Amino acid sequence: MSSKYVPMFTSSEENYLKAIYHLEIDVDKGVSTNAIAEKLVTKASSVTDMVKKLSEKELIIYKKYQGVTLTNFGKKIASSIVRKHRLWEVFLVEKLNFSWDEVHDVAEQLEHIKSPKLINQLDIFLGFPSQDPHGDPIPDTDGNLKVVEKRLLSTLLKNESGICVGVNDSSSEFLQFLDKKGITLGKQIKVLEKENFDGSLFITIDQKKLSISNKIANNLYIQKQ
Amino acid sequence: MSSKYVPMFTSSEENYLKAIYHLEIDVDKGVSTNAIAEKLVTKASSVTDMVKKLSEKELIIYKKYQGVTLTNFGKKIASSIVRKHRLWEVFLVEKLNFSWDEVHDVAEQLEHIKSPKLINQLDIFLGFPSQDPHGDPIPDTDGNLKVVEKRLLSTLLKNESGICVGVNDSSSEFLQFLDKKGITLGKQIKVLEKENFDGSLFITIDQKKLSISNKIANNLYIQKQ
DNA sequence: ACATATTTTTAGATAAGACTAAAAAAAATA
DNA sequence: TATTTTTTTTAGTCTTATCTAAAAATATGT
Repeated sequence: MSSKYVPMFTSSEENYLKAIYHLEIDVDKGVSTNAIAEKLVTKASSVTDMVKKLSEKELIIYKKYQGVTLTNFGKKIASSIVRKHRLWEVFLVEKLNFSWDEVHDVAEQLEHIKSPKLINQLDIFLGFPSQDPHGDPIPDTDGNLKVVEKRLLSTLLKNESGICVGVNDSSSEFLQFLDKKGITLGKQIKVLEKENFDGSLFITIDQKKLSISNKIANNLYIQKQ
Repeated sequence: MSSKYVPMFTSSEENYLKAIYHLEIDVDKGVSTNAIAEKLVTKASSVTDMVKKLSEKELIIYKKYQGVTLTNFGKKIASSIVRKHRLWEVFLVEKLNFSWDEVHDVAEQLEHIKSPKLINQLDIFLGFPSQDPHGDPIPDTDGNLKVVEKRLLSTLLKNESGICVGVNDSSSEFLQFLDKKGITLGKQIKVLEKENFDGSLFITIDQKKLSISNKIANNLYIQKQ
């Protein structure tokens, strides 16, 4: 029986790593203290404290006033949290009949459960899904993402069409709005008209015609055909 | 939409309540500080601190030097934790292929996830089980247990027989020992001989004859036929 | 009943993670 | 470049849940 050393982190540390992981995608420079504070709804001073701790554990690179970046080690831990979060979301929707706007808070708790076997078996049980209910990619055990060719609905031109494959905003308000309009992942969407004035669209979905504001179009991902 | 106030407790508070819940079954008097400390592998002084806190929240009755008892409110919270623990154990065994000796530590974490919908849906998904993988009863939403007529194997007399329905000791050592001997829940056991000297038994299980020490017989529950 | 042993509580300390207020550094602007 | 604004860090405080060591209460044994 091989007993291998697995470093353990607190839920708080894991939440910081995850926040930095998500913020790093957008910026090429270091992630700022304020950005982390905003994402985690906490104070900048708290972030400075934690960031020192994570730096000592070699999870991030931190230099005063310079922001932070994840080390490879930090990336590994962060992506494993994201992996767990998204696998649990799939479980909640596919097996426990949650709707896609209800899963986030519960997954936020479940992602911190420590058990490698649990997450492996869950992955098997769910049939190795590659995307969560919002169309976001599920990192594999090495932290790699299966990149899907997708673009915002707002970038489509008149008469172009594609399949709805993801959302940019996962708030329950937005998701419930989409439900109300009958917009779900996998549906075909065609742009009939594009209004230059306000960026609003006139689209077809399920043989129905629908008017869509620019804000909505900026938060829906489409796979072009 | 009805928004009802649900009191929230820390994992630590929940663990204390659960420990007291389990200890109360054995004794009719108040549960002692030391007993709680031993169960939770902590110090008596820590228990005194927490016990004061739980008492202020009206989860337990506590008088200095007198031990504690759960209030109805405390019982409700404690049994809901036990319910969650045991439902998760069923999930792990039935759906994720865990063996009965692997589930405890993971369920110990999962029991603290806060989401009424989660546990309701899990219950439905599992088909409303009434027992966990060790034969322990799963409290219903009101905290009631389905009492099963059962007795220790050690209380059976020569030539009596019954079905194995539970274990008194859920340690992985004991459970693995049972696996090795082919003793699992649902199996029929007949006492062929009973040794007065050391309380050991000679039994039949699966048409095989087996010698069983008193310690084992004291930790196996049988439903008499 | 009294001395001893055990249990329980108190008092004070520590660590994690958060906060506020103020100081210091960096960035933006005139 | 000098000044102002913004961001970040520091210093000190708070809460929760632990701990150790010592004091107090209860239980036990002769």
